[in-house]
Order: sequence, then structure tokens, then C-alpha cells
Amino acid sequence: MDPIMNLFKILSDETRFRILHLLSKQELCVCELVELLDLSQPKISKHIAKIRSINAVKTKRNEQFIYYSLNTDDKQLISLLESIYDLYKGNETLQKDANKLDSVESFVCNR
Amino acid sequence: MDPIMNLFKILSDETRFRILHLLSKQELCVCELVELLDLSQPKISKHIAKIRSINAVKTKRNEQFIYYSLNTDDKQLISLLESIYDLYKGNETLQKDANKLDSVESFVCNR
DNA sequence: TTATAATATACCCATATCCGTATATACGTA
DNA sequence: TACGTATATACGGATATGGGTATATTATAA
Repeated sequence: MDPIMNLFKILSDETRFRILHLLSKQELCVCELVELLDLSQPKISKHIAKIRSINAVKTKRNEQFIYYSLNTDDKQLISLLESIYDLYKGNETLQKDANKLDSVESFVCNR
Repeated sequence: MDPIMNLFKILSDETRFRILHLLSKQELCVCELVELLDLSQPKISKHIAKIRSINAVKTKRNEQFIYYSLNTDDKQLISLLESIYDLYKGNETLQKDANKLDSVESFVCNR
């Protein structure tokens, strides 16, 4: 039962919910998430650490950047997130996040 | 954003997750849940109170029993729970709970 | 009216969670 | 090597959460 509960604990925080939503669109590094969500770097890093702890993301280092993406090997995770984000696609916060992601031309951090 | 987060907070506790799963099968009162889940009455009552607080259940009094059922008016809730319980239908705990519910002929409390 | 059963809730404590601040680590570059 | 940027993490404090025990509330029945 633990793995399911851990997943819902991860999803029950708004910051993590929004991070996973953005990662479901494309891979992102911490500094990009900081810019997109307008939150402090330690806050993002700590939430990413929790998300990592349940193996929900993959990691790819590119020079000083570490890019995170959803762990597509976990089919249950992917299915669940798809269902959830589909069900809540009308949500204002999620829409704004997605729009910001689409409209950003280049992130301040990786120039 | 709050309502979604509240829902995931509700789902992130194993007891509540199992209660909602059973209620997705049929309406049940507290004493039946106590028997099915083998947990203390105050524990069940307190978790039911939290589930009530987000309007996820309906209440129906029948003599000294109070029967709880999923709030089917909340279509998003129902859809989400359907997706979740379908995705985790192979889960041992959930299966055992469902089997116990099916096999119980009459609950000790309402004889 | 008194007793019993079902349910809710108050109180208390241990633990978990979230966040800000400060610091450590790792990589790239001058 | 020294500095800047990206990221992780340690520390501390405020608040939230979960659960046990005891008690209150409500309804039924004797």
C-alpha cells in the first residue's frame, strides 16, 4: 500500500502538483521551475528531492544544469497523472503554468 | 487550487483511501467500516469527518446508524476515484477489502 | 427513566511537513 | 586558482497530522 500512499502524499502539495504538471509537458531544470513558478530555489529543490524519492522523475545532467523529466518507465504513474491532469485541465493555475511554459522564449538562468 | 489539494490530502492517508474505496462499492456505516477494516471506532469516525469536510460523501441516518455513500453529485471526484481504483485494482489490500465486503453476510453491529 | 449501542468529538502527545535562511557541492569559465 | 551559477541539503521553528483514551451526543429499547 505504501507506494500508492507515497504518490498521493507527493501530489497533495500544490508546488509538487504544479511541478509534475509542468514536467508532464517537457523536461525542466530547477532554475527554469523557479522562474516558471516564481518560487525560491531551495523550495523547488526540496520538493524535487521528494519527487525523486518516489522515483517519479529521471535526471539528466547537462553542464551545470540538471534536467528532470517524468519517469516514463512507471506506467501506473504516467496513467494516473494523465487522468488527473486531464480531469483538471480547466484549472486556472494549471492553465496559467502551461501558458507561461509555452510563452517563455528563453529562461533567464540558461542564457 | 485548494479543492484539488484537499482531495489529494484526503487520499494520502491509507485508512481514508480504503474507506473511500469501500464506499465506492456500497454505502456503509461507521461500525461496518470498523469491522471491515479492523480499526478503532474513533479512528474511523475521525477519518470520516475529514472525508465529510471536503464534501466527498453523503449521509443518511437509519435509526441509530449513519450510512455514508460517495457524493455522486461531484462528477470530478467520482471520475478521479474511478480512474484511481481502476489503476490500482490489482492492489492486494484493496482486493482483500473488496473480498471481505463481498463475503460478509451480516455485520456484528447491526444484528 | 435507565441502559445500551452507534457515532462524534475533545484532549494530549508523538511525529511529520513545510518553509526560510544559511551553507555545501559541483560545474564552467576567466 | 578564484569566481559565478546551479543545485542540494542542513538547521530551526511553526504548524499540521494521526492516533489513543476518555467523554459527549443521539437514538433505541427495556
